[in-house]
Amino acid sequence: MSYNPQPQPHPKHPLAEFKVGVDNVIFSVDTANNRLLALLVKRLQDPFANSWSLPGTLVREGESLEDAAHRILSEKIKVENLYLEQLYTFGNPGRDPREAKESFGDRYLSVSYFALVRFEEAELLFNQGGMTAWFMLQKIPQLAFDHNKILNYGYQRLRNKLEYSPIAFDVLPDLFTLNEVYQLYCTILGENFSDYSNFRTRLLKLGFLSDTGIKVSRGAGRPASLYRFDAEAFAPLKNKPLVFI
Amino acid sequence: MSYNPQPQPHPKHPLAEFKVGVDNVIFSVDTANNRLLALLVKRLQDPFANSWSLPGTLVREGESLEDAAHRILSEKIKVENLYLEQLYTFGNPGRDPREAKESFGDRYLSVSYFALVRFEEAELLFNQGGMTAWFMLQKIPQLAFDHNKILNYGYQRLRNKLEYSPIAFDVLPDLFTLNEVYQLYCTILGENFSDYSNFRTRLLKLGFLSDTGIKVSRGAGRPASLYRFDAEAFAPLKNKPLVFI
DNA sequence: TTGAATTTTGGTGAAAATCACTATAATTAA
DNA sequence: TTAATTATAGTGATTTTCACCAAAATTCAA
Repeated sequence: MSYNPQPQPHPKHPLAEFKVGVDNVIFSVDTANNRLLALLVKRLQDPFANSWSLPGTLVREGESLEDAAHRILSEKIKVENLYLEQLYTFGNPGRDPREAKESFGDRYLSVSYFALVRFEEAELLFNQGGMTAWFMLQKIPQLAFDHNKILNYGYQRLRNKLEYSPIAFDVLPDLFTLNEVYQLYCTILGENFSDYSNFRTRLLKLGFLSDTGIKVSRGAGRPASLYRFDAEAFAPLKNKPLVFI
Repeated sequence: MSYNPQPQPHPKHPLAEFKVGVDNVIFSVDTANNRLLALLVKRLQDPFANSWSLPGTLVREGESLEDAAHRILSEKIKVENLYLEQLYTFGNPGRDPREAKESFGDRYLSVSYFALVRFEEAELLFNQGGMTAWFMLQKIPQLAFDHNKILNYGYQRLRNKLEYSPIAFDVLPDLFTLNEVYQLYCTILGENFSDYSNFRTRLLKLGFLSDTGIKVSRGAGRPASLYRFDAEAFAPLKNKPLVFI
């Protein structure tokens, strides 16, 4: 046990003042076309006017970070089913050109959130000014600020989460076929990540998908069973290490 | 593609102003006594004067978040070998009582970092005022702010990291016996997490530990081989999913 | 209408991994 | 010199993984 100074302002080292923004990395899977998409907005104002960027907002008085993340999401798209979690905080000095320009010299901090939304219901909202669009992950342009870095970080998180947690079932419909789950995994993780037959058996052995017995025909071939995610059966597995693929 | 508003101040919803702090969850393993420890400091000033808390600091002008984390670490202890990564950002309104008291109404945001340091070399530094001490994880007192929550979050991350990444070798000496690795894992993950013999074979099969051939006697019993972590052999495995236990 | 194509479902079996347990070697302790 | 201790190297039953196969139930197309 030793005596230490309490953190406090040092005359030679003034504290930084911050504006805090929330930037969302919003993913969605267009299952019809097997495309993994990210939502981007076109900036109207400087800095980086006319550049595409992650949808973001500055945090308001009395607003929690997660509320701000939800707000920016609901301003851009209409969604009911989604997964959202905090991603990472980027706060290096100089990451926002406004820091140099503005007289008061505030730093701009970005707390990023990562979201996965159900594509079929994610209707892009029309608003005054600015554009919102889905971009294929292979065709992301140069983005404003350090947003390419943030997006890549989010993509990594997406793949990890998909392999170790049941986020897929947050954006699948209530009733789904096993092939729909498989297509979702393929689209996000890349084509040849696993054999379909083995994927099925591994997934079913986890024990939280229940067969409704209802059969549906999706085009040609034998009709598939509709399954549902059984939250009760999953609950006891929540804190155990699970591999979903 | 639709038209959306750019994020900007709304007259009815003024932006929050922030002070940004960095709080460190610093773990260490006292291998001699098989104890998992967390570093805490005693606060001198309000709020929460005389409460124990995570070592933290407010971010200075021109200082990156990670630099601030390193600074607070090096003010409390003298370490050369450590693992450090960002943990989570806590920014709910009302998490710091100063928000209510101070006239300018700044929010207090905490970007937390998680560190694991080598216990043998982690000398507690003596400074003017304030106390620094290692606490066993089972004996953490009520902490200032939301620091108990942050610490628990850090403990979870510690166990996950230990199982999926080689952070153990960041805090082990350059040369170590397999038993020393095993004791480290036992202390952090709990006694009966695995059989020693099977732990050895699994760990060696990963292929990044090289036997130096040097034998050492640690008390009674047959002398053990000293191993070293082979960074080159590990490099190609860096981005692959690995299980270390 | 009828066979081909397609898709689901439920396998099989070889290879690999897991895991409780055993045996032997090399040292210290007494 | 013997016992205790620890490191190391297995062994073998069980489970998991994984490439592959086959039947069932449908659509598609001639």
